[in-house]
Amino acid sequence: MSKKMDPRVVRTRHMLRDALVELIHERGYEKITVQDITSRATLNRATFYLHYRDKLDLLYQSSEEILNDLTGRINLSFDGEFDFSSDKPHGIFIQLFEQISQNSRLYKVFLTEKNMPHFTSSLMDVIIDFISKGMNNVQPDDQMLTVPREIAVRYYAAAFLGVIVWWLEEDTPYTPKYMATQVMRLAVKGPYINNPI
Amino acid sequence: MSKKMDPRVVRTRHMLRDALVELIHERGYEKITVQDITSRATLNRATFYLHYRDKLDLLYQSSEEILNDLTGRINLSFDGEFDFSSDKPHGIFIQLFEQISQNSRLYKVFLTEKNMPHFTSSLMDVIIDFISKGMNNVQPDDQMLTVPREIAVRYYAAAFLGVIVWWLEEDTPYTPKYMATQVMRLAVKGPYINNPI
DNA sequence: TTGCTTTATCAACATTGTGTTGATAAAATT
DNA sequence: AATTTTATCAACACAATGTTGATAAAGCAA
Repeated sequence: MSKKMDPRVVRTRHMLRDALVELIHERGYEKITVQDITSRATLNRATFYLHYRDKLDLLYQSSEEILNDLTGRINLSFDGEFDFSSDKPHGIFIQLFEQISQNSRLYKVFLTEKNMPHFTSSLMDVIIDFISKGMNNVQPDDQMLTVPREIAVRYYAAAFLGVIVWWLEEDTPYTPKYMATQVMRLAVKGPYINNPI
Repeated sequence: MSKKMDPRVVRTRHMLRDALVELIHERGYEKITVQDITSRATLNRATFYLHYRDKLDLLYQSSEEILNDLTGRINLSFDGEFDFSSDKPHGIFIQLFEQISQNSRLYKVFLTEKNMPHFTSSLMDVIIDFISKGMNNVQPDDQMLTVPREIAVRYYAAAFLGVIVWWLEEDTPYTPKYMATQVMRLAVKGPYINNPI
């Protein structure tokens, strides 16, 4: 897919994406113009319009690329098994934190800068998807759930995403494996030792 | 505070805020201009600049007003007690869903429309605050937590917010009290009946 | 009510950014 | 080496911005 692309196109889009990320970090998405992006990328403004309709289009396409990459890698490390009985986090959880860690600059900007909502909800969709698969795997019977399935899925997906955002805001102070273990523990055991449930 | 305001000012700001909410719903925040907002509000464009610096300023001030209102009401219904041993949701949880339900149009637009990130993170701060207080109340000893406190706080705050967003996206299919019960149950008991923890 | 103050309206203006075009140069592909 | 594709550049009409000064209308205080 990306192999049959003209190298100039690849280069140009990379430069535009990088410029976008930098500028959002510096000024916030609202305060950036197409002019700013192209001059930061040392490209002509007309070149921008050869690739993207407008600023929002660049943002969306960049989000899509990075998230397609993530889902691809998550699916690779999903062996169809979910084991929630131990403290050991599932490979998917580790993979999730691992991938984000490796692109932390982009993820941090897209997830934590003010007025960057689209990316957050797209990543949420990715997480909802694998949480949903995981729950179906562990307990396919709706009768055995304490709350409606869709609410539980949202609950855990949002919890995970929230921890990811915190982790990025703090500039990834813990390893991906450690983080995966923490969210696993909260989901399985809750926050308190000797939980009186 | 709002009592000593000129009624024309109150009226104008209300109209601008309402127009903003409507237009975001129709076209998305990105696609709106100050022109659009004032003509929808049947006001002169110059009047807009009498009150707000730009589109973003209107958004931020509107967010702040609605969230100040929310925190005020939450604090009123906080009696200093937290009881997580039963299924009965705490008054704060109910109050949270109740308030959002009563302003569901604005909350839905501000929380679920693409590219509306600021409001989401502000509401997150509100929720983080009371979750944090609640956890300190139940278990002030860090040694008795399964994970670092700040991670747990983020985890539960994000989980709650995620459920709220889902609930708004689905046009509030359940009552506030029902919703408060569900998130309470997930936090305390987890998703599965006969949880083998 | 009257007089004073504040707010909203309106038209006009310079400025900035947008999105497009047609011609030219440079790079990649075959 | 010939052909196709991409990037550059200058120029364009258009739309939106943010500000101004004058006028009218609404609110307030006595």
